[in-house]
Amino acid sequence: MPLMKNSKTTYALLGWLSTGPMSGYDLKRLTDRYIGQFWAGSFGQIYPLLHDMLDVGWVTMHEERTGSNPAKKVYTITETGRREFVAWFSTPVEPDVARSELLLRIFFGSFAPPENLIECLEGLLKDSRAKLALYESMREEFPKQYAHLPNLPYIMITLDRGFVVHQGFVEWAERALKTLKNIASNDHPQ
Amino acid sequence: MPLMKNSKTTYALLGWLSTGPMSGYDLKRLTDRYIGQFWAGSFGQIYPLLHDMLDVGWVTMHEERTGSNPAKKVYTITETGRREFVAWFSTPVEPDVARSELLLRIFFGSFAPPENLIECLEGLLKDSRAKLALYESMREEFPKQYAHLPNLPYIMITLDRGFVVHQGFVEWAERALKTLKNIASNDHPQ
DNA sequence: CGTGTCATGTAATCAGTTACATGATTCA
DNA sequence: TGAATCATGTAACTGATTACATGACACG
Repeated sequence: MPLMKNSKTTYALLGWLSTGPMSGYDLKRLTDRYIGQFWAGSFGQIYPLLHDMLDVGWVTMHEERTGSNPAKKVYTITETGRREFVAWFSTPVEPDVARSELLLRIFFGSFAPPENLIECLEGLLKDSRAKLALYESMREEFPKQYAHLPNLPYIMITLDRGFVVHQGFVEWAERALKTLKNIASNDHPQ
Repeated sequence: MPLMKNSKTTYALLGWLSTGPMSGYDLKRLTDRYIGQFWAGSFGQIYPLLHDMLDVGWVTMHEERTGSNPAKKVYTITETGRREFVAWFSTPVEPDVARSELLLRIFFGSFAPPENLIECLEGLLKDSRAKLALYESMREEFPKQYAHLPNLPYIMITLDRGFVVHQGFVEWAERALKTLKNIASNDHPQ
């Protein structure tokens, strides 16, 4: 029996397929839309992974010809696939590896004009504030809009994470900007 | 003139070399120790990058034979290197791409026993609490210990980021655990 | 005498993105 | 008519990690 590649994106796909059969195109759309904030998946990754999962027996496939071309290929999770998916939850989690060009710049910030960092930070702060507002409104709307979903509590936890992440960023960026603006005004007195 | 590879790690190296000449080994040690929380650099990446930077004229190199073998290769940043480094600060920042296996599991958490997620979260919460305490103590100690450093304010901003990140994680994880434990107790009444 | 640190490097591998190719359908 | 969306796929590339090879020196 062939082995699966070591990509966690496999489990994102199995997760979606646990909710019902769908195509690679559908999987890409759902991934971008609902888990894009913490998980990415390109077509160049999804299509080959689906082929591998088929080889390994975690999914089955049937074509749906709706007159259009190419035929839509609909994937269905198998019992083996379900078992593999559930087994994943009891393996060790990979801790999030954060790579931050912003922090890299700030750490070595004394070698460049502070204005550059201020501009960077203000841009990101604006974005983060917008996302914070978005998460806030989703936290309010989702319980009403998706009250029927049995997995709503799980979705709410991931939304709450987005909220806290951006809240923390905004809080920090405001403090950082204060420091940097102070440095900048001392660099150019008057 | 040959072109440099498109790796931001180059700028981490230029940053360190802006503080004085040093070897690839030194660069690796400093990177791991002081910016490892937000930037990684392996030997397999650092040594080739140093060769490229030499080809391109951003650094010069001289060997230091201290009797030991292999000879220590000490790299010095050039004027061109300094200019390139400073220019980097006025290019657009790449936003941090977060990939979180933890959030992926939680999003699809309804398909697995909640106990698995609880165990995961409790482990990560413990780690994060420890790091939070570490950042708290560094925030207190650094201003005393490194008062003479001209770039102390910049370092403090990066420390503050570590503090806020883990503070946010702890806050969120505690709320998430409450929800999950609630689900778990409803799954197995009595 | 063996483990750990200092010190440099290369080759293989890997996950993932980007760019490209194809072509039907839908809608302004 | 031409852009946007639906739909599948492959090849090339890239940034990065891992594993390996080599060897001296210091410390207990």
